[in-house]
Amino acid sequence: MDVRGVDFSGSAAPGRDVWLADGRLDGDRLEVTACRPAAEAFGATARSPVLSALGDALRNRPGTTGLDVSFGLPAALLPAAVDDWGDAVAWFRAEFDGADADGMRETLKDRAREREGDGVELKRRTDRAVRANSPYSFITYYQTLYGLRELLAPLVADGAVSVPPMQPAGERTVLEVYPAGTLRRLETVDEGYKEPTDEAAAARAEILAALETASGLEVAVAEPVRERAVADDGGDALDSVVAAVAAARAAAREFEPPTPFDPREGCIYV
DNA sequence: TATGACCGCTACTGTCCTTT
DNA sequence: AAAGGACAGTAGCGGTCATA
Repeated sequence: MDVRGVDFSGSAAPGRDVWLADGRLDGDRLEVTACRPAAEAFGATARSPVLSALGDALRNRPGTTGLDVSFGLPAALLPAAVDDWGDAVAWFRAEFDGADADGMRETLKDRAREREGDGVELKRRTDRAVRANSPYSFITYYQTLYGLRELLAPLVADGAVSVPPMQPAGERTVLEVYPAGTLRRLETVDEGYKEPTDEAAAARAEILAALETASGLEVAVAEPVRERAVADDGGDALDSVVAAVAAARAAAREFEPPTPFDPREGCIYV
């Protein structure tokens, strides 16, 4: 089975921030064969053409892809009429049609404040389980808006992809992943590896070694991929490889959910 | 109780290089 | 010589949680 990992970005020109890793899973053996930024994969740098090309890839290529984006919102912020994940994604797309990232964030924060006590940046069950940020925290809100509204929602609406564990896996399967959570599961370095220092480069090399020895799969990272993942000091190249490993692990375990989750919210595969 | 780190974005700065 | 574009680097944003 072909396996891919995507390190996503919601920036205005994400050609060098979105990275894609390609791999091949045979039984319990994963080989990560390629890794490159969106600009190289698609020949585009602006948001619209990059997301469009990425959507086409997910729509057309068989296999399993791990995508580093929140696939939903905390159930407390969904309308009562939304009772499954497909509805939640369709609702999000319609609710924030035309909204900018700041507008979406303020709307969700206001809605959270109207509720008694809970705080402002609410989390999903799966976010709590892997210690992820809220889907609309200042770190994540661009990713959530553009990843969910522009990329995932149209594919889900068309039935072009399957999204476990809410839906059974299919010919083209897309999963939510969270590289920092995968690093924690592997008990390896999970911070200080996204800096332009020698120490951070050493940390990236250590993470690659941990992926190969401790992931529960037999993982082989091709030498050119290893070089890029160590050299890219933003950590985006490495995160795409981690995303591919998480996707492969999920596939090897037949997409059994790794965390408790609310079926309206989504579930992170670590 | 205080601090620092975090799936990262935009806006602004300064530098270098090109064009007029 | 001055102006302007391309680009890299940095500050600021700002809520929560783990650690000290």
